[in-house]
Amino acid sequence: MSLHVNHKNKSSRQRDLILRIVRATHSHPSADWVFEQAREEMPNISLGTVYRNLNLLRDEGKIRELNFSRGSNRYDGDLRYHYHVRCIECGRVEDVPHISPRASSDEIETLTRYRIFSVQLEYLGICPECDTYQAEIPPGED
Amino acid sequence: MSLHVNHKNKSSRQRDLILRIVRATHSHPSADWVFEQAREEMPNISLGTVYRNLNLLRDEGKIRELNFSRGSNRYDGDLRYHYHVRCIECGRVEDVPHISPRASSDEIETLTRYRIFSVQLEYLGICPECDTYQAEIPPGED
DNA sequence: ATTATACTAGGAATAGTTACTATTATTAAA
DNA sequence: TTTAATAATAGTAACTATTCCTAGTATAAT
Repeated sequence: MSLHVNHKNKSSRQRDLILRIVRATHSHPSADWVFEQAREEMPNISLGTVYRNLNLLRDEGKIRELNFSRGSNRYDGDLRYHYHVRCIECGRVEDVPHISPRASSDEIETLTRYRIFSVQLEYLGICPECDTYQAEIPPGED
Repeated sequence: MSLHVNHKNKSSRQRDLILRIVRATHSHPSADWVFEQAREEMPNISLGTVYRNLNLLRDEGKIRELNFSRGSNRYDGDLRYHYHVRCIECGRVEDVPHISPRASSDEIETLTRYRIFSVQLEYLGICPECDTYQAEIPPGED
């Protein structure tokens, strides 16, 4: 394999740190929180670097991005499929202890101690029009 | 009932128009799209008014706000509980035809014709700490 | 050391949304 | 139908989260 086939490095000091931070917490942190944590260990790290690497890690499937209304995106280092509760007042996000997919609102309220107002279920994918997937063309070796 | 008990009006020409627009489409529009539609009928309406009223209508429970990552919030005039698919390429949001809560990814892919990558399920509520609910104190009548 | 590439810090730019202010509309009662 | 109180508006400025840009730095293979 020649050198210029490598398009992405696997790691950098900054990226490793960021992944470590996201994995070490259960608080579903925002980019900004990760930034604050990171600069304690690496005072010169920049916010842009944090954003870029969070996106990278998300694209690599190493972390999960959670999207909510107000405020910022949140990140989750726990890749196992699970549900979240979000407080519409303070924005806190927590994991829902394991439940049946048909659990009632009452059950959720008991488990989480939140007063639940609504549920949102969303599938993420690529629509037929955007789906230009085709067998990958192997890089020319001529 | 005295005059100054009324804190909010039920309607305004602008608010009615905005609700009408959101209800009339299945495209899960953004605030900006609603704004463009609205100004065709009411050329002087301002973007701020659209945002304020969308928030109001959401608080009144007359429309539903959908929160996604990139780009803007979306609004849905269909209050019946249903799922959405979102294209991570173009941002399009569509309803998922009625499915069992335990439908497999394959079933979803067949139904929606999207290539599905992930699912997010989120409950919205108020956490114990923020929950200051108590029997409403009736306004003093002394 | 040389070269090629990826990555970085720092700051500027952008997009979506909210906040502010002076003005206008609406309401209920006089 | 004026008046007085309140609520809503247009227009714009401000704010926040995120991305983009650039010159410089680190890294890895030779």
